[in-house]
Amino acid sequence: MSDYNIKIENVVASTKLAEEFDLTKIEAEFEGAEYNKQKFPGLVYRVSDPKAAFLVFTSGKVVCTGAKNVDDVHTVIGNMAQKLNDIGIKTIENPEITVQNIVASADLQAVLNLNAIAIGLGLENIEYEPEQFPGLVYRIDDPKVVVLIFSSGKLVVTGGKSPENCEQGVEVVRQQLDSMGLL
Amino acid sequence: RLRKWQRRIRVSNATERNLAFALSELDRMASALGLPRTVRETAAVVYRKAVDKNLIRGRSIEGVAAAALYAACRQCSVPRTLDEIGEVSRVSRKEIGRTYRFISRELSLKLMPTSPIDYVPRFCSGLNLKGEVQSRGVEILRQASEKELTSGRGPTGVAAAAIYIASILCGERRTQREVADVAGVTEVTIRNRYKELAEELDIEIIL
DNA sequence: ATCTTACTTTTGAAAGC
DNA sequence: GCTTTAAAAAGTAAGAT
Repeated sequence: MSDYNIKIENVVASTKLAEEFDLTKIEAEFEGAEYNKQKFPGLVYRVSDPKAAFLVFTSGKVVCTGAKNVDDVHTVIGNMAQKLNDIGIKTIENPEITVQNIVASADLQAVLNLNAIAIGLGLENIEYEPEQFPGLVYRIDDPKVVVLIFSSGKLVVTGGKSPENCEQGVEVVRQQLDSMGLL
Repeated sequence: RLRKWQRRIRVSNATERNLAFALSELDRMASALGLPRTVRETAAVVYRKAVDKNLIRGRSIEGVAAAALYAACRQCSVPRTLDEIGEVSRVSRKEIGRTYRFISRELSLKLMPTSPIDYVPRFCSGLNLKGEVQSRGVEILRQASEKELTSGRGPTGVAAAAIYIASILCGERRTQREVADVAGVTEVTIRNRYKELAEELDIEIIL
């Protein structure tokens, strides 16, 4: 009843696993690792345990993206630390992991009139350029998230730091559309 | 004091020179796109407002001019796509779009998304179609809008499909290729849109 | 004509140009 | 601002079959 099929699609997190990394060595030891300093300063490494992708930097900082939930983020980062240890690289014991962004999808189960919604929410509060992209962009301050609204009633919520933020974002949109009789 | 005065003159000269350049750019682009004087004047007004609000800082004069022209076309209901503006500008479509969003927000232009209906006159004349076909096309678009067949779809694609159908219904058939070319969309898009319109609006296409 | 692949938009961190 | 990662939404596009 309170759902709307909210589904987390991607979680981005950052952490620091060491004071510094020798990316050339990691590239040589980890099969599949890509490192082109002139192209991008970070080393790219993909894992399929729980599926995720890492960006590893010489500073020891790491970005983890592609995970389907917050728990997986901790799992894959833990696995990553273990793999580094196996290669003889020491890592920080209990790294502080920060979730930076969560992308979620949802479905309001209703066909929407985006022009009406644009006027209802206020042209100064939204961006809707069907010539460029089919979704209406709505930025919310309360949970600080951005919601992409489609005529099919499907939504994409991004920018949230927690699953709660995403749910709140969906609720705010549902409530506002409902109050304007556009749902 | 004399220094200060000279500085003012220099700034004034630079400002005037930049404004003159911007206005000549607007004229050049507008001519290339065959836009009427009223649109050029509207664009000039938008550009001057942007200058007055110091919105040019960190942006190129050409970019702001192109964005002002894009905005003016929409305000005057004779829209040009970002690609079309981009074709006559040195600035990329992406940069023009980015600048447009910025000045649109800062100047509170509050423009509604482009309506497919505003493209009908231009596309029809480009296809040498009479006013009867235009009216038919506009009517189809009105019904399409009521049945929620335009939300999220590209305005040029929907307009092209409506004109394609109208041309057939009026016995002045234009091929999908011809319509696609003047509208700047692919035949596949026209096909997808017209199938949806014909089905949802119960229009029989025989041929 | 239809399929596949790919790009449009949004978000966030990382180090450097 | 750009570069790189991942992911969804729906429309449009391009090249292949």
